[in-house]
Amino acid sequence: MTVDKKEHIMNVAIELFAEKGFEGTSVRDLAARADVNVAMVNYYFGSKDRLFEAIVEYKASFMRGKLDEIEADTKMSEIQKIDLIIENYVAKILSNPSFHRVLHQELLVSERESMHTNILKIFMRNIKTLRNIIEMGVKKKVFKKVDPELTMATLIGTINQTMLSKAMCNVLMEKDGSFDPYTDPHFRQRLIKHLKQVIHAYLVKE
Amino acid sequence: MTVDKKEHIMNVAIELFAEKGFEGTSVRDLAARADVNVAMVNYYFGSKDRLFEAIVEYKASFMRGKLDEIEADTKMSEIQKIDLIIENYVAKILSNPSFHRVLHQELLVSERESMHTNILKIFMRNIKTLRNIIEMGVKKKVFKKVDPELTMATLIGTINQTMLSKAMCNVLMEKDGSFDPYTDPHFRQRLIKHLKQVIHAYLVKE
Amino acid sequence: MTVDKKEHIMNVAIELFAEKGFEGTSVRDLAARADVNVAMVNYYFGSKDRLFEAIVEYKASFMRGKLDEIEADTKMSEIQKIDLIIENYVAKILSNPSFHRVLHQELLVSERESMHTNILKIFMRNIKTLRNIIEMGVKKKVFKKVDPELTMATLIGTINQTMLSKAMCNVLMEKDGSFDPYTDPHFRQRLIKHLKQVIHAYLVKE
Amino acid sequence: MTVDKKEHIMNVAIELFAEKGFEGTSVRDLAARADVNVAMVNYYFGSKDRLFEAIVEYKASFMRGKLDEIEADTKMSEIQKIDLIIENYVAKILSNPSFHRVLHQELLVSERESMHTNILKIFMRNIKTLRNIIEMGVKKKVFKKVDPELTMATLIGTINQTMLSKAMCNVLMEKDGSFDPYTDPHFRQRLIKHLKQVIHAYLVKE
DNA sequence: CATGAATGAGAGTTCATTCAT
DNA sequence: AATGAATGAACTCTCATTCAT
Repeated sequence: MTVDKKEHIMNVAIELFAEKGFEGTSVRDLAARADVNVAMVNYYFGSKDRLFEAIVEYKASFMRGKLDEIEADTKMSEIQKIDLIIENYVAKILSNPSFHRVLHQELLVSERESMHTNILKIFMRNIKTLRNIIEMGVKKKVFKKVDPELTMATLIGTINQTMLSKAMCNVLMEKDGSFDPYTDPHFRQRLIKHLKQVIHAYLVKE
Repeated sequence: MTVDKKEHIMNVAIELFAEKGFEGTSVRDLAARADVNVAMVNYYFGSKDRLFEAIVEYKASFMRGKLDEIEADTKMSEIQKIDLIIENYVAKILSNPSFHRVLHQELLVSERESMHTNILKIFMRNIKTLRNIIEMGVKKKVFKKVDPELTMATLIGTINQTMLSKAMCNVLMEKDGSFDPYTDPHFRQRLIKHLKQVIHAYLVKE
Repeated sequence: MTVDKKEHIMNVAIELFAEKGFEGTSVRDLAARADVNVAMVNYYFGSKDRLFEAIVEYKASFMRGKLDEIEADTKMSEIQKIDLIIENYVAKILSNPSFHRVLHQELLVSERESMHTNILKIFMRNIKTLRNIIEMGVKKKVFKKVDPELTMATLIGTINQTMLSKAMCNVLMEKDGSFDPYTDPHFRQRLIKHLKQVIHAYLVKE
Repeated sequence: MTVDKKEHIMNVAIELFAEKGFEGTSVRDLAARADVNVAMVNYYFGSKDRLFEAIVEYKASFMRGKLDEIEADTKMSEIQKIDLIIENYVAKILSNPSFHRVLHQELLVSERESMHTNILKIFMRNIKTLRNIIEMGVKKKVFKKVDPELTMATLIGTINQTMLSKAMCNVLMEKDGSFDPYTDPHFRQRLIKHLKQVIHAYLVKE
């Protein structure tokens, strides 16, 4: 019951932080929306700051397992791996855009160093894996001699650009406010297709 | 003198907002850092919110003029235009990454509708121009039949991904904290080169 | 204990508002005098404005019950009823002149519409009752054909004139500042006697 | 020109103080409404407080001359004098209800002692004259042995009660908000008639 | 284990006033 | 003589947090 309540608070917090930002969300708002007592946040997490850290750690597993699995797979070609990562990455982010937005929000703010560091650790791990695959492809001469770091920036950046603001996305897609790109399956397929085409064109020899 | 002071406050505000976020920055912090009286912010701008809007409008010209000029030029090919836009866009963002970060921060937060709307207007204008060029290239059959909106997402997203967090960028670049990517000319050239390659590979026929 | 604290704040507020006016009283003054935390006012009442409204409602019962009782009494003559109302009215106002002054202060200020309206409601109810009695007396031909509204203005106005300013009252009574008319029983009797005489002379036939 | 400007500011101040109270009126509001510079108030009057005092002194003459004249007149009977005072008093107050309300507002607030004192001086003078006439009438046995101070309270209080709040007056008169009692000649006649009847009934023998 | 009451700090904003010109 | 810019103090209100129960 207690664990459920903690999780419940964290999930509501993710929603609210994504909506209004960390600073813009008050503990009272959070307690009200989660239907718990105001004191519960400090009771469970010690402070609002540490609630945020708890959220980051709680979700830290992120793509960890899947990425390791893909990297280790010996039967797939490098380009197959990249494609699979694109699919998984898009799926993962679209499955919880709120959390993704919260993470990025924090990356934009240089204060709260400890959180910053924690979030970076997650990204570093993922980046390293992707980098390994690209370099392997380059070594095997199936990939062009590309800029591996900026290739990742392109991959992640493209997704982020569409994911970070629903409003921005709707402007891009020429849809009105009622369209929710995060749950629309056509949009998801379109995004995956575009990413594969871009990466293939840039990465694959001939 | 007066104009200078207003501008001074706006510049300090851009710095602080980029560092600590809009909500995270107090008017008192701002006044202290800008070395002006607390009341000056409200005296000049009416409110903290309207200070933000003033900043957005102050910087709104952004790439406006340049983009219009490029679009209207009849001597350049479409791919030359795209290349020029990449160069200008990278130069512009790198020249004031703080402001760029502030804009993105606000886009992540769905509250404060009026700001949101103002910021989106700026982006929409730029996006429209880029879209026109891509569609013209497709029509002339020098470009492949691509996804124009997501192409823009790739272009802008790649830059953002490197620009939004100095720390993140250093992780990508495998540099330590002392390296400032925003002022390093090699990094700039590298980013421009990468973007051109990606866009060319994806966009140009043959 | 909680109820006591709320009541305590309201009572201190009545004192201070009467002394310095609503606008002239700061929440900090109030908190200091009541020996509570500054935040308590907003915690209990939501805002300074709503504190005032709470006070008005808290005291709204005013003469409500008594007036209804007197009006409904079938054994008393109209003039007896008027006399009783005079006695009660004088007693009530003298028992809490501070509050009475606060109400009048707010009536003088046209801003803060909602308060205005709430206060007027209280007066209207009381006025209606008094009016009914006078009109009944006129109908029964024991009262002259008088101006019922202005009769009320005379009754209430006379009391107010003596009640609203201790200093003014002392000037009227040719007493020095140390004399407190509100607690002096002789003054009370004198006021009641005068009012009865005026009203009788004006109202009663023959 | 300067004197005009000072007077202009005072007149606008009277309006605003009457509308929103002394504390509720900001120097900026006042400057804006009077269409002068913010600094003018302090420039001309030294401070907001001293502006108030200047207003009181500026208007201090009040009924002075007329009252003295009436008192000194040897051809009129005491009751004729009283009637004339009623007429003049009602006329005077109705001619500038804003100022009258401002004075009363200040009497309700015990702070700002010096203003208090100044205002009281004005009233004292008027009260003294009225008192003399009543006592003369009592001495001549044309008046009953009344309570002279409270008689004045009745006279002034009745007028105040109708004058102080337009809203209250409308409730009394059963009119809606659009009715302005201060400029309606019928209301004025009605008030004078009522006051004479009350005072006659109470004061005059037989 | 959980809570409603209570708190001090700090938020944005407005104020009357002053000062350089 | 007159003003627009600028100020420091104080305003109401909200915040994350604590504490007695």
